[in-house]
Amino acid sequence: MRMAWKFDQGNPIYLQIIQVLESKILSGEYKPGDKLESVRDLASLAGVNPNTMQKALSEMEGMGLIYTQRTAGRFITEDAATIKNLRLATAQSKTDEFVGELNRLGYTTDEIIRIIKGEYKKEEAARAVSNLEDYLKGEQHEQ
Amino acid sequence: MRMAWKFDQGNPIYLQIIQVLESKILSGEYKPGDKLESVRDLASLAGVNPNTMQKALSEMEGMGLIYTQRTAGRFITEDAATIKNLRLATAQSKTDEFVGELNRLGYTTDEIIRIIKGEYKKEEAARAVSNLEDYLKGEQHEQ
Amino acid sequence: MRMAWKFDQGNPIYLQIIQVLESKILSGEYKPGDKLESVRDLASLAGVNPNTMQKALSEMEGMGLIYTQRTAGRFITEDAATIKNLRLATAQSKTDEFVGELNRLGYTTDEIIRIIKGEYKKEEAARAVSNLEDYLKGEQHEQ
Amino acid sequence: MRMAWKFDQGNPIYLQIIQVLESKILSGEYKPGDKLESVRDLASLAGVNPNTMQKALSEMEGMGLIYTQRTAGRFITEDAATIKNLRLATAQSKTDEFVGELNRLGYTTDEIIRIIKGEYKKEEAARAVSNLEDYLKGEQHEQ
DNA sequence: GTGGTCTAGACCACC
DNA sequence: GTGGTCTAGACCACC
Repeated sequence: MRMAWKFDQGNPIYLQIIQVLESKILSGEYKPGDKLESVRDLASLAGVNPNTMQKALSEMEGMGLIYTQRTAGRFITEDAATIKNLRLATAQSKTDEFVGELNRLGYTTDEIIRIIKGEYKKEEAARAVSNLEDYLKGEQHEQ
Repeated sequence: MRMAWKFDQGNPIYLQIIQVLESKILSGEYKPGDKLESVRDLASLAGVNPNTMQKALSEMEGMGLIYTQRTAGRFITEDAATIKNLRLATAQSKTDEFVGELNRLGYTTDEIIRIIKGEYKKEEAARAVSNLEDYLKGEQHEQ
Repeated sequence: MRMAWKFDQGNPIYLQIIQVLESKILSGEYKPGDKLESVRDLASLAGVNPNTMQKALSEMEGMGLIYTQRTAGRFITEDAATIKNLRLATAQSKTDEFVGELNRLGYTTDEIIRIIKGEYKKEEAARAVSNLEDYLKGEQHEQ
Repeated sequence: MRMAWKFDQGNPIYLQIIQVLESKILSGEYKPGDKLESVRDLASLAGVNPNTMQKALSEMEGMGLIYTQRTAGRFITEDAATIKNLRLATAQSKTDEFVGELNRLGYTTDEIIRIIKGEYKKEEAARAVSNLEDYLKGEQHEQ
């Protein structure tokens, strides 16, 4: 028996399942036309109630990412364009949201890119210095 | 009578209120020590029940972003370091999450940056000017 | 139908609820991992509105004493160390406050101890036995 | 100008004022018959609104601890028995409450006395050891 | 006017 | 059935 998938508490599990499966489809880990494991098997792998897995798959079917064939089971859509378009649209909307949030915090686009590029290295150093300064100021205050 | 704030359905309103107010604090629109509007006024502005606003503000008090002075009202924390550190921590964790998600979709860091650049080129200039102005105002206040 | 819990007027009910439940956790009446009654059941037992009970439980969740499992209910934290440490910290801070107050009234430590001894002599034996039983039960659980 | 008295936020200020003045009377710092400073002076000393000081003094007058003489001002009661009795009653009720709370946490009277006597010295050592053990256990768990 | 508490009652997602 | 959110509306202490 494998480890169950990891879910954060706080968000609905079926949404987290969708995110996992959607990523596998959009990234190409699941190819168009691939057969999905059965609901039972997927539920067992994920360590969730079959009803929960069922709900996630139904939603994904509504999105056009998977389809059901009578008795044979569920398959990844064979429409590669749908997958490609959704991948791009997802990237765009996540980027919009992310950039919007950081703009609201007062970061410019240049600063955002710098954070992504530097993997925070430079920011970290500056922050350490700044924290030290704050700490020293605080000391004076408290004494 | 102004327009009520816009909330998307699906996320709890009090969480969306927190995001709005938190952004205003982290971005410097609210300065340390500023007095907040009263619960009733904020609730009226946002178009929500006073209890809902109360809940949002209580949570923010738990986060250390605001404090209450009995009968006088609520104020933005005067601890500028807390605000500064939270702004950086928020930017970093949002960036981590965003980059992680797009990586999972198969995008490289370079591709992510190209998406961000392409999307936001035009608005950049205007925002840079506006941020500079805010920054200069903030500096005068803090020194 | 049982008697509703007794609350003194003057202190908020939700704070008194927290004190009751906290005592049950710290004293070991509720063991780590135990399932709590549902919000509605607890509210009914205590004779308060479900929202009031909800508020008390949310605060206790913030303190790390209980946690919520979506749709399954609420449980006592399984982190026995947190409970143990809080029990000791609570005892110490209450003692500090108590001794400080009586010192301010002019009582020496010896006089304070004499008051405690004189007041509680008779009940001591019964409580010792009962505490011993609880302690033994708790030991078996924890090991 | 002296430092204003220190009040914790969270409890009504007038109640905290009563506690301060009451302690001074019960402990004998103020003697029976002593003249109190004027409301204005006391309010200024405490750094509070005169209305707040007025409310505190009115309540204490209701308790029989001070009395007002027409134009001369306020005085500490000359009834030494009242003071003595209240001092004892206060000590008793505070002790009852304190011992009750610690009993509810599972402490025996002997343990309570040991905590008061030892000023926690022995407890501290034991706790340090226990925390170390918990820490080591936690390490194993996390790896 | 300020924050804070409490109730009654409705409605929701999740499992 | 479980927790959680939200509203309407009343009431309170403090200043």
